[in-house]
Amino acid sequence: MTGYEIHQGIEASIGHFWSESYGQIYPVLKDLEAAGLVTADAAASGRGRKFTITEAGRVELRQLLVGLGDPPPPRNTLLLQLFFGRELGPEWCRARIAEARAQAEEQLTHFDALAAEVAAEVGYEEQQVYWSSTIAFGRAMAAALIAWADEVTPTFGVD
Amino acid sequence: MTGYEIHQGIEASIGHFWSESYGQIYPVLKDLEAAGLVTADAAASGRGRKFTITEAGRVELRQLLVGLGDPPPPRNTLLLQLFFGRELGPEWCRARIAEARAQAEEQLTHFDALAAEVAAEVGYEEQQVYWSSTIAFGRAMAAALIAWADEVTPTFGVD
DNA sequence: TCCGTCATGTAAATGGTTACATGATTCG
DNA sequence: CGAATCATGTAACCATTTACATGACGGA
Repeated sequence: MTGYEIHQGIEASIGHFWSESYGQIYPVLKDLEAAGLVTADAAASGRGRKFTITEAGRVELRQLLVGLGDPPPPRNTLLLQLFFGRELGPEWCRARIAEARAQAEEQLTHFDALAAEVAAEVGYEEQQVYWSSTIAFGRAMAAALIAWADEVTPTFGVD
Repeated sequence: MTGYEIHQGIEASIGHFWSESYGQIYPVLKDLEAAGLVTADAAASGRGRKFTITEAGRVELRQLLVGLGDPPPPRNTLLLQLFFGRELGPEWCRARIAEARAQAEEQLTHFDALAAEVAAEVGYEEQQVYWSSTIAFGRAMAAALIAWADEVTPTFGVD
């Protein structure tokens, strides 16, 4: 894939759980090439350079994945707002929760569409279990948010 | 509160959804004081400086909370590992999911304890709705993760 | 021809953590 | 007395985003 395609690919697949910017992708691609972890060929279509992971790269990838440390410290803006909800009032909080709920609803349909796509794909049978469970995770979290919203919304009295 | 107490307080309350390091807290406390958004008094107990938010600070806080933009791009290590699960094998993935599940189980009991604490607290009735729903969110997410883990674990065949 | 997409990159700023240094106080 | 905790701060480092600059190619 080209650097561009990598970016597009991330957005389209695990975009909900991970992200990388071009400012990140291109420099590391250069480093990876220098380290022999990927090789680059001029794309058949002429423009761009297609990168392919090498065996050494695959080994490195495995190590990297296994050794992945703790995720970065949490930064949940919705929860921070809710925690200081008294400053903002119940009305505002209810609206904010409704907004988050609507977003989760959208995600839910998006994940369902993704799941159908993955299930229909041929030639990637070995991957399906992994991708499906990734998508199922997103689905589960979105559904849980919706349920939570419905549960707590009534507890906010009127102003 | 002193800077130290602020840090401890964050850890103990919304620690699961937000975090700040000392390297962040002390410098901004200084800036806030200079801007008149907090005032500082020598603590009664002698050591440390207790900070109190001013009215101007409260106004600023409200604006800040309302204007909070999108959360930082996602970085879910578990999901990244799962996405590349084929590289790591079903055995490894199942173990990783079990680990996450166990952690969620711990969180669940932790949140329950927190909820009981909050409910028992007197003098903060106005806050309870907000804190309770914050805790309920954590509970809901942890529970959803457990349910998800139980759902997907059997789909991973043996090596 | 011109617009949108494909494609590559860089520079600066940012936001934040980590590690370290320092010392007072309390409690066993 | 010594250890743990309370308490404050700084410097270095870091990963990352943002904004920008550039240009080729395909199709309307």
